[in-house]
Amino acid sequence: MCSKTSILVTQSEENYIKAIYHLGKQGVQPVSTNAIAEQMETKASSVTDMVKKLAEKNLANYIKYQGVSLTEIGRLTATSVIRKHRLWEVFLVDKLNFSWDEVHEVAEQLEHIKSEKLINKLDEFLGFPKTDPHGDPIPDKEGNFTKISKMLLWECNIGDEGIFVGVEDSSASFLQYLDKQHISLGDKIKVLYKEEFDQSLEISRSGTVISLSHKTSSNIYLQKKK
Amino acid sequence: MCSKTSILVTQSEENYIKAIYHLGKQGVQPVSTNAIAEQMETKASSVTDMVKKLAEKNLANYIKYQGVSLTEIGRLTATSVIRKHRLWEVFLVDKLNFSWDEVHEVAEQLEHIKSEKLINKLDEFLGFPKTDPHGDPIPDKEGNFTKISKMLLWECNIGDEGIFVGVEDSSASFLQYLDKQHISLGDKIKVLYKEEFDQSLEISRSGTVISLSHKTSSNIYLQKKK
DNA sequence: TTAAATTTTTAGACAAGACTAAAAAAATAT
DNA sequence: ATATTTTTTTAGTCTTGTCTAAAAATTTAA
Repeated sequence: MCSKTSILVTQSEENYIKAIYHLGKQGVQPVSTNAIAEQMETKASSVTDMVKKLAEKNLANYIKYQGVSLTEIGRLTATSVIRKHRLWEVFLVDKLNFSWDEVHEVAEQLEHIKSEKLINKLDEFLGFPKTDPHGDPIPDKEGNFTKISKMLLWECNIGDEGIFVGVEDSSASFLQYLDKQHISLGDKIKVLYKEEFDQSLEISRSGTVISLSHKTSSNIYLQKKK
Repeated sequence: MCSKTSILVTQSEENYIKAIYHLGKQGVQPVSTNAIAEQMETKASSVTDMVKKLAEKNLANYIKYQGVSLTEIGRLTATSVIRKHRLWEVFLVDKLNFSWDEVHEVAEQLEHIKSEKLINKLDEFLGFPKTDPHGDPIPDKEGNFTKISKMLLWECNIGDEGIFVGVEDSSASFLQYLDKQHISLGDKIKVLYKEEFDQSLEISRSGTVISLSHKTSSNIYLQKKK
């Protein structure tokens, strides 16, 4: 049970909390100052400063020289921001016809808008989506994700069939490459052949057969048919 | 003709620019430091500081002791923020079913989101609305308003008929009062009688006759039928 | 198990934006 | 025309979030 009086968390604090969350397995594992600095493209000394403030505010656990993890409140803050980010992404793609490679930047701004009511009404307006446009799960108000079982296309066996449900790398360039190859979320994909030489993968996707590099196939998630 | 390379304008700067715009007839008339301070609930010294920065960035004209007005770029910045604010308000009311008295706060945050594409797509998604939920006009990308001819209900003559198209005071309490009286934007209103004693107004609205105080009738805009 | 390299923290500085208190300018009143 | 009041600006301080450079702690290597 946690107090409903949510503390004022600044945008900058939210961004640090997000980084800690993503780097340390939902913020449970302690992460290093340097790792955060790299991820956020800032200096280690800035991280130390901020991390102290987060600890002061009871959002993070911090022991000098031993890294940072999130408290329960910190974790809830993180999932709340992630929830907002992903719901806005759905809005941008589904309602405003953005393409999936151009939503991230805008969602980075929208995720900091403070209004419980807004995000819950948005959720409803979007039909309570379970995943964002890249297949990443959207947590509910309590921070719970509905975990779907997916596996990397690269790790599937020959003959395996499944639905393309997510990407590991959601950089604009990779997403644009997938667009160019006419590979979209929801496509049915079958693994035909693994080339030992260069670890490329031959797959079929809606009838046509194409070859994917190792790099590509290890950035695509499939939900295997059972 | 103005350069397309929009300078980085901070949220705080945008808020000052908005205030100057609203206080000084579209920012053309110079406004005093104190007026801005009062409107923004801040101190005059803070205003002086900021106003210097705006002048430095070519967003405002500022002469010591003589007030501030906006430059062409400043005015365009203002209308851009107003455009965003009002479009987001339409979104909140039309799409997310917010009521018209609870959108302002959230729109105050959303108006600072930086993305030309976002706001133009939102405009399209909303069907290019011409007014916000309070009847205030939404400027186009170039900062042009389509002016509608409206007049205060209080200033109408007995027998006049018109459509309720806007409010002067858009405080939550006034809007909630209108809701309670079942007076909504778009209603057809007819002036029946002006009480000299207390300057109250008797009107008919969709058949029923009600009495409005002077304060109320001087906060309601009508578009008269011709 | 010391020495070297790396990581992390501290100390001090800076910019943005706000504040208080005091000085300067302008407006108002006698 | 001068005194008083009001407005505006300046000067100095504070907080947030960042940085650089140096010190301290930890890890890695010899």
